[in-house]
This record gives sequence, C-alpha cells and structure tokens, in this order.
Amino acid sequence: MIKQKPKIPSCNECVSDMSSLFRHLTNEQLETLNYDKSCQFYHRGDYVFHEGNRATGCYCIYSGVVKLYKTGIEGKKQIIILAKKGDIIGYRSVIAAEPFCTTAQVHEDASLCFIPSDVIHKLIQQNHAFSLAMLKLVCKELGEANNIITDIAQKTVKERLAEALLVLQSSFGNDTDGFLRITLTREELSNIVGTATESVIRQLSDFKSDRLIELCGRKIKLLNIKQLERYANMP
Amino acid sequence: MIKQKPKIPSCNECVSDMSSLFRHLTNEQLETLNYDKSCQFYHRGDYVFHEGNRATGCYCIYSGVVKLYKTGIEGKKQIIILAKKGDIIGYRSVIAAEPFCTTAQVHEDASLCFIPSDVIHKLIQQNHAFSLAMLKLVCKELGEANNIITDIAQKTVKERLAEALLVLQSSFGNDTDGFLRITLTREELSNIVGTATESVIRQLSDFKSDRLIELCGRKIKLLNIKQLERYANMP
DNA sequence: CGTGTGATTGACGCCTGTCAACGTCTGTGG
DNA sequence: CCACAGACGTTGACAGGCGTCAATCACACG
Repeated sequence: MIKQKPKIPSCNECVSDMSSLFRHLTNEQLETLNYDKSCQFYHRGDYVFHEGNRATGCYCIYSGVVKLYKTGIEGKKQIIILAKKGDIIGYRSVIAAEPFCTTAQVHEDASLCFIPSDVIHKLIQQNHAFSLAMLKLVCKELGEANNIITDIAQKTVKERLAEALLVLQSSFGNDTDGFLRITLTREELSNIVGTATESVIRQLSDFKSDRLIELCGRKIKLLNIKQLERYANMP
Repeated sequence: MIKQKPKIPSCNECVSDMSSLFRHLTNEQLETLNYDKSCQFYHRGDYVFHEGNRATGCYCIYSGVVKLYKTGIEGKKQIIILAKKGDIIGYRSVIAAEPFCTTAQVHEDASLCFIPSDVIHKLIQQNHAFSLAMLKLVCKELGEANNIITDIAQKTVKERLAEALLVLQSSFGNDTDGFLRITLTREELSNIVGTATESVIRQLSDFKSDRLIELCGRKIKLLNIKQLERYANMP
C-alpha cells in the first residue's frame, strides 16, 4: 500500500516557502533534520497512524491532505483537523508522551516526512525559538479547540454547517470555477460538523434552495458568503 | 470588591507541595518571581478577567476555585474549566499573544497570584525545563479538549452528565459525608455539560430515582459509580 | 414580609437521529 | 458490452431527545 516516493523533498524547501515551525532551526539543525527524517508517499485511504498506538514520531505534510479523527461510540467518527501542506501532525502526542489520540488517514494522495520522537525532543531541547514557536502553535490550537467546544455545544446543525463551509473555503480556497478546492463525502462533512449524514444532506439542499451554495456532486460553491456568515454567527 | 489578602503566599510554598510548573525554576528565578508577582483575594462572583480583553498576565491559584467560561450565542455560557489550587489560568492567551478567550469568574473565594506577561515570557526564554513543562501541559490540555469535542458531538445529555459528575468527583473529591466537595448550581452544571438547565434537572432526578446519586440541595453524592461509568462510556 | 434567585415541573413542539427504501455512479468481472 | 456489487447520495417516515416557555415552589436576604 505504501510506496517510497521517487523524489525526497529537502527540508530547506519546506522552510523557505511557508510559515513552518522549522524556520527557527539553524542551518546545522536543518541539515541534521533532513538526514534524520524519512519520507513516504501515501495513497488516499492509507493510514498514517492509528488512535491508541504509541507515538514514535510526527509527520510533516509535504503535499496532499490528511484527515485526523477520533473514533467514538459505535465507530462514529469526529474529524478534528484536515491537515494540509505545511502542517505537522502527531506532534501533540509526541510531546505529551501519550499514545496517538486520533487516527490519521490520507484524504488526498500525500507525501509525508516522518520525524522520530527523539529528534523532535532534541530540537525542543536545543532550540529556544523552535520550542517557543511550538508552544505558541499549541496554545493557538487549544484556543481554537475551546471555540469548537462552545460551537458544538450551542449551535444548531445549520449554524455549524454554515461555519464549516466557510472554514473549508478559508483553509483550502477555491478552484478556478469557484468551487471549494477540497471535496468531501457527505459522511465526512457530517463527521466534521458533528451530526448525522442525512442531516447534512438535508441542510445542504436547504442551502441550495436558498441559493446560498451550489452543488455539483461533491463539489460545493459558496454563493452567498454574507448570509452564510450570518447563519454561522461568525465574529 | 477586590481586597488585598492579609497573607501573601510565597512561591516556595506553592512549588513545594504540588506538581507546579514552577518547580522547574532555579532558586534565583523563584525569588524573582516571588518579587514580580502580586497577590489578591477575590470573593465569589468577582471577575478575574474578561473574554476579549488584552492578556496582561496569568494567574496562579493559591486557594479557591475559579471557573473559566466562554460566552456564546445569546449569552449562553460554556464552562471550559473549573480551576483550583495549583492551577494556572490565562497562560494560554499570554503565550499565544491573543486576547483572553474565556472569562474567569471566582466560584469559591480565592487567593490568586498575578504574574505579568513579560515575566512569563522571560521565564520561558530562560528556562528550558520550564518551557518544556509548559509545552507538555498545553499538549495534554489540547488532547483533553479533543476528547471533549468528540463527547459533546456524539454523546447524549445523560451520558455527558454522568461523565461530568465522575470528572467532578475525581478532580474535587468528596467531603466527609461522601458528597462532591464542589457545589454547582444546576445552571452551572448545564454550562459544563452543554445543555439546558431543565435538562440537567430532569436527568439528575432520573439518576436519583435510579439510586445512582443522592441529592441534597446543591450537594451531590455518587452512589453507583460503576453504573455511572457505564452510562458515561468511560474508558 | 416583599423581593429575587435558583430549582422544579409540565406542556409543547422542533430539531435531529435512526431506519428503511431507493436512486446514482463507478469499477469489476464474466 | 452487460450484469452486478458496493459505495455513496437522497428522500420519506417516524419518534425520541432536548430546548423553550411558563407557572409554581423553595429559600435566603435585606
């Protein structure tokens, strides 16, 4: 299932063109990291790691999209993040020294770099700026998580779906036709919003009737952002 | 509303008897911290900080209980944490350099030490062990937050309430009569569980009818832990 | 003793989850 | 090329959970 990708990306490449955590590393540290990491190509559907397994390292996304979800009662999934190029996944468990608290499954064919735990820990030890950046990142994510808790607890499905669509647009952007660049099954969408698949389907067609969105199979185009924002109660 | 507390606790005191973050500080750093911090006594109901305000520092809880909540649609509150002796609140916003994302209100009369942002930042800069401990703490909390997201999205009120009661017992313990040492209004309980006050009331009396709990005003005694755990779907 | 806050209870109805049936599309194998 | 299986999408029916509203009760406090 898992093949070695022909081209192994250099860490320098990633550092240069994105707001990577690793931009704080010295040249020497970057070289070492480049040596220590290993890269693999994953196909859609492949698992990167499983909830409950020991966290032996984290993964840096060079290309593709990976979804992280928790499995709840009766196998129902809750998608926590859709991670894309430049994102790092699994680091939370590595640092907390806990088993992975989510499962990572590839959503769009992806090239991932694996960074072993001890390398991460060493970098945190050695490089202040790096560990501070990581601290900031986690704090940001924690704040975000708190928002999501409040949202799910208080908002209706309609409001949460509107919000989810807006978030998807802002993180993945549109293609040339104005459709969201990411395509999800209805079930995946429901696992983000935290509701039943059928509820998402009904709500989507309501939005469509109201001309807030356009649907074309799994592709979604947002037509009336203002109104969606109003529904979503966005700040 | 806010009075100076007669006794100002020394940081040494806190470090010695709890798993404080600050145990990683050198003696010198601890002395400086002791000098830089300021202490205040707060009464029940007092606000420590408000959601949206600039984070000028964080607070270390010497005694008492402080609740942190987010305010959602129509003023509905979602309690994120009940912080107690030894906990530090507000540090997330300080580190992320964001406004406070929650409001902190005193639930039981409390003595809090205020630590200005720049002091925290300096300590993070200077002391590796400290910043690493903080990193770990945030990662742990983030994992916990992800669990809560999944819970709220998937569990029923009954399940979440059972879980909440168990969590309250494990973090605040029981008094000599076996009642939870923390007392909450029904509304506060509903703001933890993420539901309506009336739903909590009804569910509590169901639990009572089933002899899972005993009620005495706001005091709650857990009678059948096993069954509550079964309801809560706890690991 | 009036006032106010919190707790309870009942009525009501909408939101949502669940179940079932059916349509659609795609890839596979004969 | 067609039949078929399997995954996904859609729709309808239905009921139970849960939120909302309103009335009443309990209790503390000035």
